[in-house]
Amino acid sequence: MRQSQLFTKTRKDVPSDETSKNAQLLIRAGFIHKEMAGVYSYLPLGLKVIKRIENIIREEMNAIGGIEMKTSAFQSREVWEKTNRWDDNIVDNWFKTKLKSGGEVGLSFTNEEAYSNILRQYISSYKDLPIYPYDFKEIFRNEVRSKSGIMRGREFYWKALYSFSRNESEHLDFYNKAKEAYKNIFNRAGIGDKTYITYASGGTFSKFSHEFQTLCDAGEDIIYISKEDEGKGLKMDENRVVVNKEIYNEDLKKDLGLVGDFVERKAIEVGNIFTLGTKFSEPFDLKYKDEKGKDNVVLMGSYGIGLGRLMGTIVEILSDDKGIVWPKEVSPFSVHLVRLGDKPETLAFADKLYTDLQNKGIEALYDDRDLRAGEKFADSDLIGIPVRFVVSDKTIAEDKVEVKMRTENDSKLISVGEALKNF
RNA sequence: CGGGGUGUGGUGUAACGGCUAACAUUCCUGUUUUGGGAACAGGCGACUUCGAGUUCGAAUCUCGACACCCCGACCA
Repeated sequence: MRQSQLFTKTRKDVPSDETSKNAQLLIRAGFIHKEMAGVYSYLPLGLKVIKRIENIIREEMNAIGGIEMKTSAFQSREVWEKTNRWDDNIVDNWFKTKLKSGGEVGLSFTNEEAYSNILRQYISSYKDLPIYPYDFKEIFRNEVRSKSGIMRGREFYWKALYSFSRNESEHLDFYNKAKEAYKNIFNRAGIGDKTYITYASGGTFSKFSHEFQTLCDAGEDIIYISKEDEGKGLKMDENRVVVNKEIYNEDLKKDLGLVGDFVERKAIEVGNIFTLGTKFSEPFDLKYKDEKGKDNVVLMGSYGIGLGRLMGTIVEILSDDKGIVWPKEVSPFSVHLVRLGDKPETLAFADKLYTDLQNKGIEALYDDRDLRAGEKFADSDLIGIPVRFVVSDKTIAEDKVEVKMRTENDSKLISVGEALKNF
């Protein structure tokens, strides 16, 4: 994309009503626009990032048998009454409205009921299972207090996958696969070394659920981690344990055989996987007949990731004093091509390089604006694309391009052919 | 929902109860510049969140509403 056509502009000043680092940087760099507290629009650059995160998740979900679908943003009263979750006394932060024809609808709040209700129509035999449908959708929560920029909003975009299994071992098998898939996702999103699989409360059907917690002071969660495991992230030995404060106590430590010093750390819950058991399949009468014709209740699991929160987390932990630093796989563009000077030869060289990149399928943001170098570099650093190519009168004199990584201070002058080997 | 704080051009700030609400930035025009947010000159842009009240006079004081931020509670 030519930057001259990108209508968003960067800002030097941080908006006075944002204190969180993620929102400040994302607004300054032109990725998001604040509509109201906890509600943000995604501008072209921001949408690019969301799409790339979405795609990583999609690939990893599909790799373990996930099937993508899309449930409606409207949720019906009847369906949620089956689990007694429609009642405002049970769930008090649901956006609901009346239909002209009478009756009520809710804006999508969560998806367990929707999936259970739909799948009831299609699950009847053991041959129909297991299945792993998922979707990406907007979720609306009437939070009393949203905060931390895009990390905890009234509207957020998430992925939810639900597993429908025949028995415990089948469920566990998938659960573990999902855990691995989640590791891949957070590694690819560039936050693997600060993310820990954390034991949290599990509900009725399982002692624990697993949360993916990323160490960050902007987080809302407190986790307990052994000193020797700090710094290991997702490479941590699976036999060792990190625990959410909500269940951490001496009895639990004894139960799990946790010894040594555990330290308290703030963290952001970037994902969770949860065994639901029959909590939803029972009220929805979600059963299948086994080989002997006997009815069995389906076992469910849920697997969620908030995409906006993940994006915010990446900004929180990877940015520096100059701006955002996107990991390769979630960056809005693969390369930031910056042209300096407007001599016809320079212009032609840069235009050609841009076309070459496009032809090779390398997504580039081409800064073709007639601005001074300092301003362009400042923008480039703020936007945070991992690789920067500079084409100027100087570089073309040697028939070369200057390449600099966002995370490094030094640049090198190399041939175009050499530069393209970065991809 | 409890507690605290803040609302002034697009953005960031200033202004004792008193003249045409100031400065910076953004934006527009022009000249000179051109490898780390350039310099100079000129210009556009705000009935100071909204509504009442006090006062000769309100951005400024009082009350209310709304919005936003922070702490806490809550968070499938």
